[in-house]
Amino acid sequence: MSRYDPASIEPKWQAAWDQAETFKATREGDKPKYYVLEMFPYPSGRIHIGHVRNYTMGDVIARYKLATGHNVLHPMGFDAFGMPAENAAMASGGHPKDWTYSNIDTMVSQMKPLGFGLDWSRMFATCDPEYYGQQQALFIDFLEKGLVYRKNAVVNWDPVDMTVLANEQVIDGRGWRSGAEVERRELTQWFFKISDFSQDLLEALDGLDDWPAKVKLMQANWIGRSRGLQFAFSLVDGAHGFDRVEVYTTRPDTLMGASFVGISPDHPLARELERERDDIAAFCRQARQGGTTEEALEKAEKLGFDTGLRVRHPFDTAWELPVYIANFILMDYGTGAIFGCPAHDQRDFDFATKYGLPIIPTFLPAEDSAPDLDEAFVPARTDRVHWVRAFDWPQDATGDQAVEAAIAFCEANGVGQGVTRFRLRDWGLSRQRYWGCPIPVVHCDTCGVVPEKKENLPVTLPEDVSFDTPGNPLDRHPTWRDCACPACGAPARRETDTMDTFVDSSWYFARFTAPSATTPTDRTEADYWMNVDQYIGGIEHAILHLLYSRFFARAMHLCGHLPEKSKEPFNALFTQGMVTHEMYLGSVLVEAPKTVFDEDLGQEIQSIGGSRAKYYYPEEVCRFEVDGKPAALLRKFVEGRGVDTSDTASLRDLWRRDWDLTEVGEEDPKLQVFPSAKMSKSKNNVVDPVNIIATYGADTARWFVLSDSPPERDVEWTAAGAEAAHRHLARVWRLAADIAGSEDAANAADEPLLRDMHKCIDEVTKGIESFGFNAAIAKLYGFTATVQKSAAGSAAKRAAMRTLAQLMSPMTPHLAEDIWAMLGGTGLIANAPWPVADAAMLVSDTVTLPIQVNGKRKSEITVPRDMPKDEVEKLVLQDRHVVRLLDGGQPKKLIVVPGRIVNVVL
RNA sequence: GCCCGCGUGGUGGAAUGGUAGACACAGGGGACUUAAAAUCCCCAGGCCUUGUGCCGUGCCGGUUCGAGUCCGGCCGCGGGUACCA
Repeated sequence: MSRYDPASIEPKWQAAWDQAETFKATREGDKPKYYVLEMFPYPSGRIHIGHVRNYTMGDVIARYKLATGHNVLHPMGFDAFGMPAENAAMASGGHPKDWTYSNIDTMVSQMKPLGFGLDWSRMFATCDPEYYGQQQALFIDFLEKGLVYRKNAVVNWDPVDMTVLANEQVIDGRGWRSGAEVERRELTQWFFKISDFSQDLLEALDGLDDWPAKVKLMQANWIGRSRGLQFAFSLVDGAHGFDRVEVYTTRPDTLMGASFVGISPDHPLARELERERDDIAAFCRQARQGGTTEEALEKAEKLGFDTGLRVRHPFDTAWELPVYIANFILMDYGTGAIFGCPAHDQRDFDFATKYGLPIIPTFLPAEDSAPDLDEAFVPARTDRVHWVRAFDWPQDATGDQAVEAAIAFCEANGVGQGVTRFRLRDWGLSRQRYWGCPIPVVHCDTCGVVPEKKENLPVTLPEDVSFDTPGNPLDRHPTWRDCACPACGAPARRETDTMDTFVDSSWYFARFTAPSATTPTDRTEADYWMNVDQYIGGIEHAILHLLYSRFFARAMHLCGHLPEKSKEPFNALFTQGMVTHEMYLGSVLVEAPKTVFDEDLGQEIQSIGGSRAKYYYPEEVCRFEVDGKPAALLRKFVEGRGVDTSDTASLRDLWRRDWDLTEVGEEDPKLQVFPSAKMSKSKNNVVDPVNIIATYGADTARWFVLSDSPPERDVEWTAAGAEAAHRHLARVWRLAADIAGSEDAANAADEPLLRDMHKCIDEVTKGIESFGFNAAIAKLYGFTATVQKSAAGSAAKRAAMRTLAQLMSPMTPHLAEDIWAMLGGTGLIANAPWPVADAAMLVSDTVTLPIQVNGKRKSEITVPRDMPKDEVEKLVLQDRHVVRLLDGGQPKKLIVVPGRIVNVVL
């Protein structure tokens, strides 16, 4: 008999699907549609096992939906603009375009053998001019709708390379290449007016029932609606052209605890003082050092500079507060100015302590408590506290009540007004980089900023560029910048900024519905296929990508490119975990140990020499266990000593010995094993699916990445686990082959097998529908064992096996097709209707109830399924364990949950 | 710093508030075999006094007849933090 041979069956069935165009998305018939999408990959060079897991999840859904009678759209593309292509060009001299397209070719050729049910005819890359040209058309539409504008914003500026740095290129406040201290510098940049939609983007989260609650919460916090008071402090000596400082606060109830006013170094008043005074200019310069990230700003030491200016407290004109310039106040938030209440804000407390400012509590934990002088008292705003400096609210009000009362009081007394603000800032889309979508506008001396005419799109990137000098090659390109003004025809200059790559990924899902349309979308196609019914991707995109996409969908709707229903483009969202792998760390001797004379000790000592860390590939390692803990030895070391790499006793023996390194270049044979490490090229623990497919086949890889962990969590790739998955698939194939050739008569074992089959259908179907892939696979393991052990007749076994193949087909489609064909299934299993569990086969006549005593399981009882409660109670009280524990007494309470459990309370 | 998650045997994990540890890996034992591979079967959270005994889901407390699951507070790890994608 032949054996399970994925190398021959997998290409065979892939060819069959291709020929039948099984996965080509069509709008035929009156079938319901289903659009499943996984976040498209960046073409980094090779696919990794994490991609395999991600796309397998989508494929399980896509194939299941196809089997349940849907027209399925399951496309794939590439998020192809971005910095790595430019970095590669800088490092090895090629062109970003060549690097990118060559990577895409490689990755497609690596993905096809995995047998994903994708409609490859719809594939595109965001760097295709056909795609980014339509993106430019969208930009122009948004511009006309007032959704795009220009303003100044800060960037990371490398003063040595004279270039803008991405946040990840700023390491410890310095440029990654130059090592120079990074400065924050203002540039005029393009912005999308996402803030117009703050309220809508926040409120619409409520309707996203099939999104993870954590993602909605993260987005809600990011949008950050707050209710507060905006008011002005008047300057004691109105000077420098300013007579007031406008502030926004979410805690107006603590106004009587104010002890200073802080302004951003970029506040207009600070700017003015900077021009007048050298000391302030020096402080502002220092405050602008470092990167632009919120993390860098928050973690930086809080510094302030007393301007000498004073403002009056709005309720007491004799009460004067100092005005500080502070490095932690951002011009982008609120008004760029705050008042500090050190008693109730830890940051203000630290600031006040540092600069000797008063700490005035406005409320205390309780009536008799003393103010805490060690830290700020910051209770939840829903907690009742005891007010000592209230304006006009009860002494025991909560923070929330006090804030509302304070706003009302201030408004009534002419001190500012209540306002609702959002934390969400407009989306800065300008990038001073080459490998991105050119912003399609022209700068004309007479007409100003003019959008390019749509008939001139796409504005394509010039190909003759070089990356030997830092900065944007578009900016120094000799001819590309020069063009005619679309309005007046006079000589003008192209915009040299390109778009943030988040723009590219904010509408690709819509483009997949009509990837060749000569407008951004084709409304017939978009109206049919949108929305994405199931979107799958990493939790790292919970905020930015998903929020930007939600904004784009709204903006595209306003411009007529998407229907009303697509304002929320993703009906359901699933966030999957990573694939991890053990990491093996050893060391190489770089300096030989030697005997040296130690002056302090007055004797000769042995120096250990110097060594550097080295990470090893799994193939370079012999992995075993010592006392239940993972251990590893260098494979070449083991083999060099003639030890069998599968002989664990000898490996442990080698492991227990000490191996001194003596010669430079020698490697320590003993390696440290770190489990569950994030895969990283530099740590040499990346698992390449190409090797896995060559060894075990695609179905094994697909099965294993789904089997071992719930999909939202990380899964550890282990060679042993993959091996075991492969053994199981081979077992299933053999079992099918056995059953195909058997001729046993029907018998009494048929019914229990068929009952188990229906139970399996029910459980696996529920598992797939709820993303419980690992649990579904556990059931499939169990059912395989059941079929194997069953004494049922051949007809029942064939039915069970065909069903097993169908239930496995979303995960292991090639194996399933092979078994289907072996057992006489009609057509392709991919097109066969999904099996339906017979409800009558799922119920049994009796039920076993666990008996708890005081909540702990002590016994059990098997009773007819529909036995009345009081009869169950009688039986429970006769149970010998219950009798023993009752010890002649009466239970306080007897809880019977029909069909589930009994609890006796003593 | 701030926001959001996660934490269960040696390991990955299972468990609508209802028998904690399904299924699998690693480990141990056995069958088959001249032998090996392959295959198949069995054992397996910890502890002890071996009783269907006690303890046990990161730590501390709470709600409940009953908590891995809900609530509060800690600890550890991970994601995001607006120019990585």
